[in-house]
Amino acid sequence: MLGRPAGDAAGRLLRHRRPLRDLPHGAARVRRLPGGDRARARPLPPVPRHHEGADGEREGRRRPRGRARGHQGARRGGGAADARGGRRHQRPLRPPRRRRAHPARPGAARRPPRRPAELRRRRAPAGRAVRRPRLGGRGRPPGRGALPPRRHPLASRSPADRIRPHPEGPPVPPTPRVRFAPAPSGWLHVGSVRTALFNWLHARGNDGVAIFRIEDTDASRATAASMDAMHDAMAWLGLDWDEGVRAGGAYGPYRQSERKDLHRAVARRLEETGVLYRDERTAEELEAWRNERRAADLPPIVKRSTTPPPAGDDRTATLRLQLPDEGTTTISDLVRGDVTWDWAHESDPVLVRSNGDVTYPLANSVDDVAQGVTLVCRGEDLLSVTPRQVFLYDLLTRDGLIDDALAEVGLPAREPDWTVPSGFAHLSMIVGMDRKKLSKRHGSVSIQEFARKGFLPETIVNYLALLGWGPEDGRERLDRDELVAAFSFDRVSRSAAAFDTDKLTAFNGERIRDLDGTELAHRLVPYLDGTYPPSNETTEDDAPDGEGGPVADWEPLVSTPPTDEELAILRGLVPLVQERMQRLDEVQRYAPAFFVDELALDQASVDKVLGKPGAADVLRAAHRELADLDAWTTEAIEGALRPLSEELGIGFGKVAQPVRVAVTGSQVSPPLFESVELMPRGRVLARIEAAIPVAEAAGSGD
RNA sequence: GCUCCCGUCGUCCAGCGGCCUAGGACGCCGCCCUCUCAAGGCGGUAACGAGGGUUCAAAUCCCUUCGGGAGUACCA
Repeated sequence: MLGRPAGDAAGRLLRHRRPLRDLPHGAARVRRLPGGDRARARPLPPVPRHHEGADGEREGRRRPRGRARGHQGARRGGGAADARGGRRHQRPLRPPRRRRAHPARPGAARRPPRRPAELRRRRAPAGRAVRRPRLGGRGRPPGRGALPPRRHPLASRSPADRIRPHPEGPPVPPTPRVRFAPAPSGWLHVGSVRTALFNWLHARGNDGVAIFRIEDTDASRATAASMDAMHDAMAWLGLDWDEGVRAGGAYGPYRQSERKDLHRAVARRLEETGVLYRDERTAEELEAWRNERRAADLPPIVKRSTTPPPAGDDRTATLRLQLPDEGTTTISDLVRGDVTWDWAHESDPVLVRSNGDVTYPLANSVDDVAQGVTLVCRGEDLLSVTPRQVFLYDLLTRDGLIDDALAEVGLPAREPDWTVPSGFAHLSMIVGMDRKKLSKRHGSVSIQEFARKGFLPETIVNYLALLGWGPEDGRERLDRDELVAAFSFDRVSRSAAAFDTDKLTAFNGERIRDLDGTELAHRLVPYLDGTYPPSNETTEDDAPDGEGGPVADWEPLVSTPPTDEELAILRGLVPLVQERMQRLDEVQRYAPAFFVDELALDQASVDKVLGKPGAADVLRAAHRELADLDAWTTEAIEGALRPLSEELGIGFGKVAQPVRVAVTGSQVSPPLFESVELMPRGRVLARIEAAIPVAEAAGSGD
């Protein structure tokens, strides 16, 4: 704990007081000036086709009114914190502003004006600290002691450079730019998809730009296949990206491995400014050193002061970034509030490996700054890496270092109103129902797997949005547009969320029921034509239908593409199955009877139903009645079968079940009369006829 | 170990000092409907981790404690 004294009452009151020189480092307090630069209404990138969205002008947003959840009340944080809160409250309302709408944006015209979520946090009564107060005293000039000698990040420019008033009114903040930056080492799983989704929602809901960057610093791990799979998954989910490997964009390249020149140029410039130092120890030596330190009860924190000075020029060495030795840094996290670290506990990160490659901390920060990212939304596992990134942001933008580097390597220049990422949102982890890390058992397979299992992309998006977030009005079923309109980081939960396949499945069932019949028919085709064959590797956890059973010799039921005749049958089948399906792949259980001639009877059903006394009589009677029918309609069929109950002196259930097994092959099926109607009469009669000896055999067996 | 994060029904979300004998959803249980299975309708079950404090009043604020998670790499 940061200097937490023994918890006596007196100590409590003073607990967070620190000497002024320990105040947060300047780099961490980079923060958009009130009413920063005006965003320019640039045309946004090309439109993906799958959103024939409402085109139209969008209204500008109002100034944020809320204060950050992490805001510290005056009672603890001292005057500086209070001043900051006050500033937020005093921001002027901005008049509506016209700008070009993103044509691809769904619901653009309908959405009410919103304030940018970077600046929006849970509202709190004035004067009350909503979150546990952290170290106070923010907002004063940067401390000394740490090197290099530094100025305030904005000090080298005149205020006029930073605040450019709108000719017709108050300034507006820059366009939000968010990025989803996965490593391409595998396929997308639900955790990364949720991160992507939240980024996307924030961009779409705030007139922002969504960037999809591949973070393949270690290029060997990026396969074309996995990159393709990720893009396909995004397309399937309906998350379109304005800039990225596939979408293109003005600030590429969007594969990190293609930006190596930039990273190296930046590293060289950083080295020239003296903020980097050589560490000649090998990984083994470092490991040994750490063990020593631990043994001596000293923290294994790498600092320049504890690093042996470079011996020879020829030795290979890593380049580390010298972080401050003391003081603290605080970031404002949109979901976590203010988080403070003590520099004394932060190891100097390696920015350049001994082989000359740059590391993630450098590449990530450089690209975020170079691409004008305004909000970094990512997994909680990256929270602890934030201080050094924030520190780097300052260095990168000081005296135009990054701009010079970009120019040097011929990459697109940054926009004049770009500063550095000013907001963070660290999303909690998604865990399994057992609170353990998500694994295959929990359904944490690739997102494509969910498609195969019959989940609708809309369901995934809806459910994932609700994992760790909920709209103010408590709605649970929201479509993409509604999510965009309602989403904001200030309602994102801080605690880990468990992935509940049951709830996802229930959501999916509801959505299936909502689908238009023709639409559903088309969506079912992939489960019938062999695109998504039935799965038989069902685990205990995620196999809702225990009776489905493995399907070894499954064969496609329709051709690719389906014939008109097949489509007609499917279209007729849809109303019968729509309200009893939770997942699209369940159609595979119902469909065979309607598509094949040779029907294999389910043995359990035969035993249980056809084996009952009188079953054969029922079948004979049913055959007789159906054969005599004039019209082959549901009503006629019902009129033929229902009276059998009275004729034979048994309940109708006893009549229906044998016929059901004979005609559909199973004791579980869509409604009987409708099912019979959907099949040709000849086939129905033949099946009943064929079942009679089976029933006789089963009935005499015991 | 150290640093940081988190802690309301089994699960997700609500709750922002009195509207909380804690609300909604999924699950589960029961009933209704019913030709099977579903769907649908109705009802029920079930939580503020613990202990102190502040307050007329605490799930909400403070402290401690316990529990969980992440990080602690020349991975990202």
